[in-house]
Amino acid sequence: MTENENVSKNFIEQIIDKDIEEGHCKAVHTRFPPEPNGYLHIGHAKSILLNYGLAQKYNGKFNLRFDDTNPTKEKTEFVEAIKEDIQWLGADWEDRLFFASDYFEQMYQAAVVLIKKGKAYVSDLSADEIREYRGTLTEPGKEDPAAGRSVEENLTLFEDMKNGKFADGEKVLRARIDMASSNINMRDPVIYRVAHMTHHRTGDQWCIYPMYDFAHPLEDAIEGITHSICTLEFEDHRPLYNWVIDEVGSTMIPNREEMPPRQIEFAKLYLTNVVTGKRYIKRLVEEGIVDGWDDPRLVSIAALRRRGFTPESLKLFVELCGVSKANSSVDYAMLEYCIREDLKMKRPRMMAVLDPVKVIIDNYPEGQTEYLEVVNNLENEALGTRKVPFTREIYIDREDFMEEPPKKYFRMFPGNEVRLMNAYFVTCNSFVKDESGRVTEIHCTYDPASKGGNSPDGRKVKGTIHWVSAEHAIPAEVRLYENIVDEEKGVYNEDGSLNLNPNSLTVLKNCMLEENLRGAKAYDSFQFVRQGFFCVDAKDSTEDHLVFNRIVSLKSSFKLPTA
RNA sequence: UGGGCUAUCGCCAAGCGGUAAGGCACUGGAUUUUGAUUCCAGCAUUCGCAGGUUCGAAUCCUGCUAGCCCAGCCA
Repeated sequence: MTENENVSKNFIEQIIDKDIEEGHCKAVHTRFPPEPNGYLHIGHAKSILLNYGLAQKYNGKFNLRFDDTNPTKEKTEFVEAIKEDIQWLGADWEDRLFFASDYFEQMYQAAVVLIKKGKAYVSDLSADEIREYRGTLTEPGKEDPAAGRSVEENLTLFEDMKNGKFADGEKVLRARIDMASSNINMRDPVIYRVAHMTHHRTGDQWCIYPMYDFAHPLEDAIEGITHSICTLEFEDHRPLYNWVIDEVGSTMIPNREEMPPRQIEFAKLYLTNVVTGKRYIKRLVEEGIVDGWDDPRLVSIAALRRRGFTPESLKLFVELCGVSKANSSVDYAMLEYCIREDLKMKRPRMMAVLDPVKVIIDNYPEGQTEYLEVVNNLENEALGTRKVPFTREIYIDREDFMEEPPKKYFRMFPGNEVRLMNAYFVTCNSFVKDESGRVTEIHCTYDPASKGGNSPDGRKVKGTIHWVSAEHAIPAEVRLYENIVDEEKGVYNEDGSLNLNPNSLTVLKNCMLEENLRGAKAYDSFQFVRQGFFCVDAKDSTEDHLVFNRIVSLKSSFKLPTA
């Protein structure tokens, strides 16, 4: 805890410090409790890393617990996907993988205890009636006609519920708290409902299921969670959480030494220019606008992984964002910064031409190939060197040549000398255009004395451009991404649909890569010099047809005057 | 308009009565075989607003204002 003394603690850490100081808590124990009803996204990453990070910082424990109390929404498919994402993020639950459904019997017993204490009753009201009886934000609720049932009758009825004697919706178990509470959550909340539904883990063993508000505090109590961290919308549920803990939580673990779990709420992470709403994403998938929940333009954990983000970059991001109770939306540029920051020293810097135009070096011997020794990462020697073939015919990027350059353009143009990175100085002499005026061929001469990229006479050139040998280059597809929506232009149309950025995906099919990229495997990532960081697409790339995703471009202060 | 929460730079975010940390973004300028990186410099006389307490307030008090959440047998 001494490594980051200059970094101030967030409010949760301050609460934990206090709990420790005051002797309420000896060992920190956190958990991440997803419901397996969908895929995890970057917001979950914040929660996972927060909970796991806290456990690490305080030398405590971290549990993964699936909050699977509603079989109508949950699937095993999601529990597997979620586990994979959490593992990938590096949050280690060790041997503490739990399911709320493992505690159904204990929860049932807790409900029985509640009934015996006169703190719960079986209600005959329909869902609609319960809503009516609940009152409104400004008016108190009315007593449930069944609120006065005897303990014996409640016990029998609840058992009947459990034994399948009632249809869905026919009966519920309600906690008896206060129908006049200003907090609607305390107006005799439903804590058990009937659902004749096959649960993905317990099958048909149960036909009654506990509600979140009843189940969650019990789950935390059973597992010995000390700090139960959730998001802001649960603030109003905290009194109920504490009520459950007070009434029956201690019965879960009678000899428990730790303090009862404390619920702490923090603000969700929102990112600018991204789409996170399940409904919207579902539609994008259905309409084929994105190619699944892991489309690299999305921010599900799977999508970020496929795009080429690393766990380290997301961890950095979450740390930089901080934790507070203020609703906020973090600039996407911060995420971009984090992935560049993580990759810049770790990845080799390769040459790749995305929009090739041929350059012929007229005074270079035909048929000759020189293998030039190239440093993989000038800032990290540990990454070693590689050999890059140089030949008379090469490709450069189309935007690195201009027939009539504007001021301050110092790439290739007629009469200008530039450096081919790691190779030679070349001077452009002429070029060829087709009928449409498109440049098809550029002719240069090279200075043999400048091998390696420096001239012995000390001559300087302003421009350095990347290239690949035409003979040795390997073709590839490269996909460039932009944000799928633009907040400046408005995320939603008048009809409520998404105002999509038409340029969110650009597919480049004729890219030429240096041959050292051959054999790159799924998720391998590289810097393509002067362009950005790119990652082998795990879904579509094959040995014969390499497909790269641009993770993020390099920053650039160069802007071509708008034509 | 019942209850709960939040308001500090374009975006995050410290600050906890002693006179506004840091990061991202942005703007210079130096170095550079990536117009990248790195480096150096700049970037809130002011903390949602208005009063008050105090020698002293972003921090305490009062009153406003704005935003978010809550009336699932979802989590």
